[in-house]
Amino acid sequence: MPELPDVENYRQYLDAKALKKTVEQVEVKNTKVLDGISAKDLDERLRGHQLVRTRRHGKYLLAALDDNGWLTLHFGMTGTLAYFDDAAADPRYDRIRFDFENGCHLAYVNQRLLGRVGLTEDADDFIAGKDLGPDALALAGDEAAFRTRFAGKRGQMKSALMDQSFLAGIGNEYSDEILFQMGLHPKMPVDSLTPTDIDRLAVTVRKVLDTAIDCDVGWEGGAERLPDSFLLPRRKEGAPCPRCGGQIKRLKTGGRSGYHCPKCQPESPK
DNA sequence: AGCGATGTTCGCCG
DNA sequence: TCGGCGAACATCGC
Repeated sequence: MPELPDVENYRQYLDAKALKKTVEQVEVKNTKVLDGISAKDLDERLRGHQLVRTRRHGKYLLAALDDNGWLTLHFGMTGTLAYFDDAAADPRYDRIRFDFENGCHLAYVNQRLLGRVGLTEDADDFIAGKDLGPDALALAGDEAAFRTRFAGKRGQMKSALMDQSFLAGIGNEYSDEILFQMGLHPKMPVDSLTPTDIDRLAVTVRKVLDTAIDCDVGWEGGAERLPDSFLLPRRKEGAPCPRCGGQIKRLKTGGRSGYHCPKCQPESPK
C-alpha cells in the first residue's frame, strides 16, 4: 500500500505511539532491509535514545533521534508499522523490532523485503541524495506552484505523476485515482494540458491525498472507507466505473499496470 | 503452477 | 538529456 497517504498515516501513528520513548534495543530480523548500516550499528546508535519527531517526504518516513541524526524508513511495495505491548503479538513479516524501555515494541513490517531502513545525519541531505522532487502533499492545492512545476514538462501524465524526482509521493494507485478524478487519459501528454487544467490538477491532488489520509487508507479496510466516487477500490479489469458504470480497463504505462475508464478518460481531449 | 503486485534502480534505446 | 520500456529485486496471494 505504501504511497504518500499510507506513509502519512504511518507517520501519524509513529507520532502517537512511539515518540519520546527510550529504545532499549533494536532487533533486526532480516538484514536485507538495512540500507547501508549493520544491525549492530543500528542497535548501538538507537539504544538509550528516543525518537523525538517525524518528517515525511514523498514515500519516505524519517524520525529524528534525540541527539542528532535520523532514522529513515521506506516501505517498498509492501509494509507497515505496528506498535504492540505483548511480545507474543509480534506481527508476521516483522523485519526490525524496536523495543522500548516501557515494554512496548514497534515493528517495521515488510513482507516482500523491498523496503529499506537506514540512518542519516541530515534529513535534507538524505532527501536531496534520493533525488526527490517536492513533496506532493506539500505542493498540493498550490496552483501557482503546480504551474511552475509542470512548465516545460513532457511525457505522459501518468509517468509524470509517478516520477519521484518530479513530484514525490504519488505511485501507481494514486496516479490512477488522480487521473480518474481529472477525467484524463493516463497517456495524455503533459504539455497538452492548459494552465486551467494544471490548476484543476493541483486541486485534485489535494483532494485525493487529503481524502485518502483522512480515510486512514494505510490501515486495514482503508480502501472501503474511500468515497464511492473513488476508482481505487475498483482498480480491476472489467470492474464498473464509479462514474459511468462502464468497464474499467487495464493499460501498461511505464512498465506498470494502470487502470482507467475509457469513457470518462478519453484518449483525445474533449 | 504461473502471473502479477502498491517501489526503486539500472541498462538500453530513440 | 530526457522519456519510454523492461528487467531485476523478494515473496506471496490468487
